[in-house]
Amino acid sequence: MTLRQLRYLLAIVDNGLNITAASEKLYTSQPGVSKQIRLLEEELDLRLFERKGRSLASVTPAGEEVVARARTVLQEIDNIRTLALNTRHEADGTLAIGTTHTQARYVLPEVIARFREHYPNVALELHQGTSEQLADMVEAHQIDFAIATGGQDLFADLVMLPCYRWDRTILVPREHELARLDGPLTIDALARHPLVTYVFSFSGESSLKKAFAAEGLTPDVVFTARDADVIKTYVRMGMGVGIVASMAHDCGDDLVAIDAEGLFPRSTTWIGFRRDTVLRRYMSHFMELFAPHLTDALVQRCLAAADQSGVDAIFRDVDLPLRGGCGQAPADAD
Amino acid sequence: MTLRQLRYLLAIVDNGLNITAASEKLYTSQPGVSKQIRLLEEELDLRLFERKGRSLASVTPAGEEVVARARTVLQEIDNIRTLALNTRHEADGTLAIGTTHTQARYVLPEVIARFREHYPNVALELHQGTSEQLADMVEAHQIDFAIATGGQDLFADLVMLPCYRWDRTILVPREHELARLDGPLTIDALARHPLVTYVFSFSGESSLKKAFAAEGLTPDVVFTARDADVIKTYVRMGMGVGIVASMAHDCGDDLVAIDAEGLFPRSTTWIGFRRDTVLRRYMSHFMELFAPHLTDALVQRCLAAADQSGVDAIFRDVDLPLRGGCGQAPADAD
DNA sequence: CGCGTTTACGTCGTTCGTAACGATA
DNA sequence: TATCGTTACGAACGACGTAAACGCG
Repeated sequence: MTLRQLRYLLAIVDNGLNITAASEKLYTSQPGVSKQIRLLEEELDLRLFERKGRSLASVTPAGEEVVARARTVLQEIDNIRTLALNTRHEADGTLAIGTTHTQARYVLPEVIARFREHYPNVALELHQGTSEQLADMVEAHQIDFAIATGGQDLFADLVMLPCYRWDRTILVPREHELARLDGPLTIDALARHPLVTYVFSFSGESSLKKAFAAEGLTPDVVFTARDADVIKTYVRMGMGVGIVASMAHDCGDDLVAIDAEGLFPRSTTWIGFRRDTVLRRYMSHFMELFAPHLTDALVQRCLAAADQSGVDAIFRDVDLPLRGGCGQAPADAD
Repeated sequence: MTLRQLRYLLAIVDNGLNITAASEKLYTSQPGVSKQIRLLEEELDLRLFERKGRSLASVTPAGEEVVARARTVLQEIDNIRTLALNTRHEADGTLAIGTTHTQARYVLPEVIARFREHYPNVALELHQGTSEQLADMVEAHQIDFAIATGGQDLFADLVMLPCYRWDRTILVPREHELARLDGPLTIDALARHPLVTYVFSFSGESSLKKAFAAEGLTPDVVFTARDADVIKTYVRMGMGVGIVASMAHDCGDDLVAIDAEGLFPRSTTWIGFRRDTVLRRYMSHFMELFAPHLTDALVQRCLAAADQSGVDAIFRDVDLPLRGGCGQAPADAD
């Protein structure tokens, strides 16, 4: 049994049981791949694939188990390589971050600018997607980090570290009646206007609806979008009152922002990564730049935890920063 | 990086950093081992060993991390091999059991006899030792199972499955005054006699002493041994009253047995094995022969648990059998 | 001078890529 | 006939073992 054989095995499985496609991804010849698989099957004396004629039809049940073990083997081999790079303080590589629009547009720019000062030779990839897509991307090793809000249940196999909390902000055009409001904004007042807000891909939306329902109200959501910039555009058009994450409020906006703190439950943004992965040094550092309380030592403690409940326990008495709009740096919540 | 390199690395570490010794264990030449290590260090661009002149002085901190990862890699490779053997229903191999004298002498013979009927081609190795020694032996892969009572804390990295519970039995010579006892035996009565019992290597002894202390008594232990047969010999000599595990009472004995149920806290015997190991089919079967409630499905559930607390939860509502003496099969506790 | 490691070198097995062949849709 | 996998074969590479040199106690 060789690492090469296991690598070939996974490549075949990950390329739809097509040996030719696998061999191309592996930058090697197709007969070589075939032969190594045959050798592996002979050594184990075990059929890994069901064959239909000459081509591979499916992975046998036993094969699935071998595949699973092979994945952890190759992951550990990768980890050894990463360990070596870390101790050498190697400062180049790639950082692939997957996140949502709000983070990418309003929160990350400043973090990434500081990151680049430290690591000019690390190539950055920014991927966007919904929580579900991010979960898949981490699983498929396409991204190193997922940064998202809510939907912790989607990321069952990841370490999820809370980064900061945030409230929602109400956006209205300057001439809107809510812009001239004297007292604090109430949820009843909001319910009397058409609303423009996010299509939440997870439990977020219902938490907003729940806040209305708790008062016996039904919000009049006339328009939803995934993207705060799109929402703002429609608010400017007078289509309704915008409800966006506070981070998405830019002081340069021509819209009037009304703090909605207290009206809706506070949200928490998480950063997540595969538990079984050794992080490159610059990855840990990125996390600390993004959320200063995530020191290297703390991250190590979280990785040592057996599962997410252990991680949650560590953060039980950590005060998370609260993040507002206008490019404001995180401030203390209390 | 090759599996061979990792295997050589571990062999060197496990042979006191002596490359020559390692190469002999590996049935290969010493220069070959040296070269592979050098290649590994070059590929990772990382010093794995501190050198003192030509020979290896110690493992570098980074090297320790690599060693740890390499161990899990080779463990998984082994697991793949085991998986293959299991699906082929291969019925030969080795079963190495580590246990204490009482199990080996009074409980296991019958289990092993039945096991041999099923698996005549599995070589059996029976190792004996204290709980501490057994823990080390499992860790060093010298035994597959440890069967022991108490001392769960010693086996931190193992899956520990409870097998049965047992009480203690009091043994006295036929002519002893306690042999003519009418009513139930009390702890006061015991305290009035010199006692002969086990040297418990773990918390067991104190639990016995505690039972006396709870009544404000101090037991007069005149002789201790690790071995029920030795204890019986000294009881026959009239040296004192014997307190042994119920399993150790043989109906053929010329001693009178008095049930001590209720006098002392009940003990539980466990079977433990490394969590990260795939069990050969005959190993699971052995467990079921030893403790019939440990079905394959249950063992699988326990392996899926993240840690021992998860395993304990599974057994919270499992009724363990109670085991008495005279080669008696386990009977229900209630 | 013995012990253990490294260097040097010839042999052998393995992997690789190319090319030809076979089966399937 | 196009696609995909297997078989065949020569070239290159890499691991192994032996032998000899080197350092250290």
